[in-house]
Amino acid sequence: MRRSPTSLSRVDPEREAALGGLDPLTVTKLWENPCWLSFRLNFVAFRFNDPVYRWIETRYGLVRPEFVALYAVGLREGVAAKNIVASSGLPKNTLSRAVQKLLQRRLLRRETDPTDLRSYVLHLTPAGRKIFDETMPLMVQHQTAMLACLSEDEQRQLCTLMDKLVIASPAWPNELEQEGTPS
Amino acid sequence: MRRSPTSLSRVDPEREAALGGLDPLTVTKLWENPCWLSFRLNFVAFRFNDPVYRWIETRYGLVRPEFVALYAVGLREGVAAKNIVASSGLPKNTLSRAVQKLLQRRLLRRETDPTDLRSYVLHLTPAGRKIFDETMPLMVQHQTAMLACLSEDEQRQLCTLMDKLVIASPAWPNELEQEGTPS
DNA sequence: CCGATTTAGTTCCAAATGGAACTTGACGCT
DNA sequence: AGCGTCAAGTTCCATTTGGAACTAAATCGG
Repeated sequence: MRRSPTSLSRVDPEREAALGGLDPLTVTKLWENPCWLSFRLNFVAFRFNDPVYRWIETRYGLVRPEFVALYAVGLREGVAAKNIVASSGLPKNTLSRAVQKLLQRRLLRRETDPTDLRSYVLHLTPAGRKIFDETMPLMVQHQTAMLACLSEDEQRQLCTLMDKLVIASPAWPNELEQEGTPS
Repeated sequence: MRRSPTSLSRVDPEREAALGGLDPLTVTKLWENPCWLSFRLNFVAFRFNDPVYRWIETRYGLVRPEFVALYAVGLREGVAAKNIVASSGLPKNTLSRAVQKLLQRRLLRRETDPTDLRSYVLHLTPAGRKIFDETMPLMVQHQTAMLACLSEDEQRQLCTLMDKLVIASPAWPNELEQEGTPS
C-alpha cells in the first residue's frame, strides 16, 4: 500500500532539525501524505487568512465574505457580484448578503448595469476605499513575512507555478468520478 | 501607489490566449493584486476542496470537519484531537463534534491516553479505514488532474517551495500589527 | 507538596452559512 | 414575435459554525 507521492520530497536531516515547531500530525501530513498539494495549500492559506480576517473583523466589523467583496471591488471597480462569486468560490447568496451589508454601511455603491438589467455594477465609496487602502499594506506585510523564508527567485518561481495552476483551472473537473459517457 | 508584486509575474501574450476560461476579476486578482500569494492559495485550494468535500458528503454523509478528522487519523493512527486542531486550523469545538459523530457512526474508536488523562487517542475502525481507502485514490486522481499542467520537475519544485513555507510557519505572526514591545 | 496557571476536550447559544426555491431579465430557437 | 431555457441576484429556513464559558487534568513555582 506504499504510495508514491511521499517520495516527492525527502525528509532530509537538516530540515528535520527545524521541525520542532510543528505538530507531529503536521509532519505526517507533509511527508507521509499522498495528497501533498491539498495539505500544503490549505495549511498555508489558513495561516494567511486567519490573522487577516480576524484583524479586519475586530478593526472594521466586516466578516469574511464582506471583506472579500470589498477587496474585489477595490481591485477592480465596476465588477458585478457574479464575478466575485466566480473568483472566490463563495456561494452567491452569501455574497448577496455581504453586498447588502456593505451598501447599508455605505462602503459600496451600486448601479444597474445598462447592458444587463439583472446585474449591478459595484463601486467603492470613499469610506470603502479608505478601508481598502488601510488594509492592503498590512496584508502585503503579512505576505512578506510569510515569504521571508524564500529567496526572491524562489518567490518568483512559486508565483509562476501557481499562475499555471490557476490558468489551467478551467479545465479541471468539477466533480470527482465523472466517468466518461455513462452508457 | 504602484505596488511591486504585480511585476513578479508578467502577463506574457502566450498566456493571455489561454485566459478565455477565466473570469475577468480572476485575471485582475492574478496580475493586478499585491496579495498574489493569498489569491492563488485560496483559489487553488478551493478548486481542490470543493469537489472532494461535495463528493464525500453525498457519498458518505460526512461533512468537512468529520472527514478532516477521519483523514487525519487515517494518516496517523493514535493522534489526539489537539493534533488535528493544530494541523487543520479548525476550531476545537467543531472538531470535538466531528469526533463525536464519527464515534457514533463507529468510524472512529478512542481510548484515553494513559500518559495524559485529559486526552484521547484515536483510531479508525475497519469501517472508517474502508472509507479512507476508498477516498484516497480519488483525491490523488484529482490532484494529478490539477497538476497535469506542470512538468514532473515543476511539481517537485512546487512541493519543495511549499514545504519551506510550512516549515517556516511556526515563526509567522499570529496577529497582524503586533507592534514590538508596547511601552 | 500545595495553589496558580495552562491545556484537552465539551457544552451552550447567538450568528453565519449555504442549498433550494423564487423573481426578473436575457438569450436562443423556430 | 413567442416560448422555453438559462443567468443574476434575492429570500427562506434548517443546519453548521465558532466564540466564550466550563470541567477536569497536567504543569509550573516556590
